[in-house]
This record gives sequence, structure tokens and C-alpha cells, in this order.
Amino acid sequence: MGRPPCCDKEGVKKGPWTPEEDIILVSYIQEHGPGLLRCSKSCRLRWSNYLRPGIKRGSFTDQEERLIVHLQALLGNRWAAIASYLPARTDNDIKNHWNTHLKKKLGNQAANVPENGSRASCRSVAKGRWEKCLQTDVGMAKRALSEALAVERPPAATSYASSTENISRLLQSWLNPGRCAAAAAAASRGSGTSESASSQASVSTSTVVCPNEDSSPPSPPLMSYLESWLLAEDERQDVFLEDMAAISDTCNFL
DNA sequence: AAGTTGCCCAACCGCCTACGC
DNA sequence: CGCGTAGGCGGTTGGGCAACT
Repeated sequence: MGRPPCCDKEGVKKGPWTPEEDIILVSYIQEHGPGLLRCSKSCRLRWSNYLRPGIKRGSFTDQEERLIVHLQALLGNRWAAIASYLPARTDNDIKNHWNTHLKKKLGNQAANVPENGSRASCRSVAKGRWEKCLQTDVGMAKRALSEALAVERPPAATSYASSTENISRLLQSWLNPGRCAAAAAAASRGSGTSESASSQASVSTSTVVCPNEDSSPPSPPLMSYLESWLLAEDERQDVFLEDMAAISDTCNFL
């Protein structure tokens, strides 16, 4: 949480402003005007939820939904954390989709199928085992997440450079005649995450992602691992529960 | 065709926390 | 070290739209 080190990005200058920089800023304002009458917060939101290149719009795929359901079960309503595993989706989008669709869907499923797969399996084990099962499951998730964030984290400079490239491309296109089409094309080219591309997998491997690299998704290999881990619910749970039962028995024996 | 209801989703709000002075 | 500022986040709202009566 909290403010990210926005000036820690490579290539971003810190410290006091020089007279030259002041002149550049003033001339830019004189040329383009003071800008929007919007607060930084609103601008940021608009960018990250709507304008950011690579955002996938439209309905969620089954795979995405399952991923969200799993992650929500493991992480709770930490939408930003969940969104980091679906780079093409915004936290707001995921939150809205959860509140409007998935919550109801899960409610119906729970009502219609009270004893589904893993839960039924878990319920069949003793109470203590179920608690252990739950704890270890969260532990596995935490471990996977920390690995994702610590080991597989891509260099910040790369994603930021890519991002600024796209922004400048968009701005240049915007300033040129026929700007809308060009800007859209530039965004599309730059992002490499068209509908078809992003539909191949829930993980974008494009060079263009969020300007806020703090929420950069893990790199694809780990993502694939995480996805397969998360999505292989039934098999994993069964094997896992067997293991847990064995461990529990051993503990009881000792 | 007009009115009502329900849903969706972009945007706002308030809290928490890190940063800078 | 304390305080003000600003960004990030989750919860909530309300406008727009489609379906229904």
C-alpha cells in the first residue's frame, strides 16, 4: 500500500528543478494550456481503468472467472492483488464483475450443489484436517505469490520504458492530424494485446503494461505455473487432501 | 408508446499509509 | 519526529441502458 516510489524509476530525474526544465515546462503549458481541470486522482483512475493500453474489455472468459474465484477465495477482496494476475483486466473491472456476476453465480452454485468436489472432500476429513488443509492452502498461495513478486519480478526499467514509449507514441499521434485513428492504431500496435491476443491466455506477455510497475504481473513462466496450479483445483485438492491425511496420521502417531 | 424495474460499470468517496519537508 | 500531502485501494453510488409490463 501507499505511495509507490514514483521517482525511483530508471530514467526519471529526482531533485530540484533546473531553470532549463522550468522553461520547458512553461513553454509546454503555453503551447498546450494548463491541461484538464481534473485532480491527479481522477486522471490516474481514468488512465488505469480505461485508457491504459492493453486493457481487455468485454465479457470475462471461463478461465478468467475461475481464476478470479480462486484468487478471491485465497486473497479475499484484494482486487488490486487479484488484478495483478489478470494484467488485461483492471481491479475495478474485476471488482465489478465479482459483485455483479460471480457472487450471484457462486451463491446459486452453493444453493444448488451444496457438496461439490473439493469442499465435499474436505468435509469428509476430520475438522482438524480441514483447518490444516485451509491453512496450508493459503500458505501455498502466499508462497507462490511471494515467489512471483520476489524472484520473477521483471526489471522495473523495462516495463516503464515500454510504457513511456507508448504514451509518447499516443501523444505524438494525438498531436498529428487524423489523430484518433492513428492514436488507436499506435495503442494497438504498442500494446500487442488485442482482443485476440489477450484471449489466448489470461496473461499478457506484451511489452506494454501498466505504467505502475509495482503492479506488474509476474513473468509468463511463473504465471503459467500459478494458473495451472490454481486451475487444477480438483486434482490438486484430492492429492493434497490425501497428503494432508497422511501427514495428519503421522502427526497423530507421533 | 410510455412508464417501471433491474442491471452494468465508470467514477467517486473515504480510509490508510508512505513520502517529503 | 510530527505534520501535511498525495497515491493506492476497497467500498459505494448513480447515470445510462435494456428488458419488461
